[in-house]
Amino acid sequence: MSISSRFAVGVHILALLEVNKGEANSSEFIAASVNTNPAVIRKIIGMLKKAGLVNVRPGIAGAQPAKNLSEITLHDVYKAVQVVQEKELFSVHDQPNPDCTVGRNIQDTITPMFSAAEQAMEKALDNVTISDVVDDILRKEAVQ
Amino acid sequence: MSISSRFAVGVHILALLEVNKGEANSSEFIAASVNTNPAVIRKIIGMLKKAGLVNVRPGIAGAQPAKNLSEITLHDVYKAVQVVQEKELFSVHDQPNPDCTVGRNIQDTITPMFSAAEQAMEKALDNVTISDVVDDILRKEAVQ
DNA sequence: TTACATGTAATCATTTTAGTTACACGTTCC
DNA sequence: GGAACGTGTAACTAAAATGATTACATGTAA
Repeated sequence: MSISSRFAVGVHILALLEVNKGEANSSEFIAASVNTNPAVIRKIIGMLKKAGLVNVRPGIAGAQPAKNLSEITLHDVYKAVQVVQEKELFSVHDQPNPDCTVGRNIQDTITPMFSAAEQAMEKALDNVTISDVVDDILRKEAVQ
Repeated sequence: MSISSRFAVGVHILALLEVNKGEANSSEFIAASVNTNPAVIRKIIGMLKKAGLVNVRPGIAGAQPAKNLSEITLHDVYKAVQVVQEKELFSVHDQPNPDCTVGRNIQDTITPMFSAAEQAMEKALDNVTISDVVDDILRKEAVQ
C-alpha cells in the first residue's frame, strides 16, 4: 500500500508556483504540468489553503504561497493534504480477542510504538522545505 | 490511507507464540486471538516463514520463532509482511508534463527526499524488538 | 485410513483513490 | 447588465488494494 499521491502533487504545486511565479497558474495550467484533472488540483489547493500554505480566491486565476517557501516544510504539506486524515499511518487490527492476554493488550502496546515510528518519519519531512525542492529542481535543470 | 494491518497482525502472531509458547498455536487458535480467519493467519505466517522469522511445517500444528525474539525487530516484521512490496511507501504521481521544468524534474527530486523519510521510520522500527513487545504486554497484564 | 493441520488459489465485499462531469458562485471587463 | 473566465464543490465512476471467506490439495501422525 502506498501513501496517496496527493502529497507529491501538493509539493509539485507549491514548487510550480515558485518556478512559474510570473504566470497566473490557474488550476488548468497546473493540471497540465501535473498531468491530471483541474478539479483534482483545485481540491488539493483547497487543502493547502485551509492549512494556510497558499492564498487563492474564487474567480481569480492563480494561487500564491502564503508564506516564504523556506518556511514551508514537506511535513506541512503532508499534514495539509491529510494523507492519513484522523487515522494513524499504521493501522491496527481491531477487535482482537479480549479473552487472550495478547489480544487484550496488543493494541495499547503497539500503538505508541507505531506512533514513534510515524513521528520519526514526520521529523525527517520537517527537515526539507519547498525551497529545498525548488533549488534541487533548478539544479537538475541547469545540469541537463 | 493506512498501512496494511498485516503488519500489526504479524507482530501479534509473534508475540502470541511467546506468551503462549506451551501450546500448539495452530492457525485456528491464533486466528481466534487476532479475530480473523485462519487462512489469513496462514498467509501471514507464510510470509514470516519466508523471511526466516518463524518455523512452520505443513501438517504439523503450530509455529515457532526461528530466532530469539530479542533479535527480531518490528522492522523485520514490517519487511516480512511486505507492507509496501516492491513499491515505495510514498507514491509519486507518474507522467508529469515533460515540457514543464517542474514536471520533468519533480520525480527525481522528491523520490530521494521521500526515501529519507521512509528510512527514518524504518530505523525507528529497528529500535523495537518482539521481545520488547512481549515485555510490555506482560507488564500491562500484571498491572490490571 | 482417519483425523487434523498447513499451503494456496479463487472469489467477494468493502474501502480508497483519482478521474470526470457538472454547476453554483465570484471576478473582471466591456 | 452580461459575457468570459476562474474557483469551489458535490456527485458519480473506474480501478486498485485489502481482508474475509471458501475450497481443496498436500503433509503428518496415530
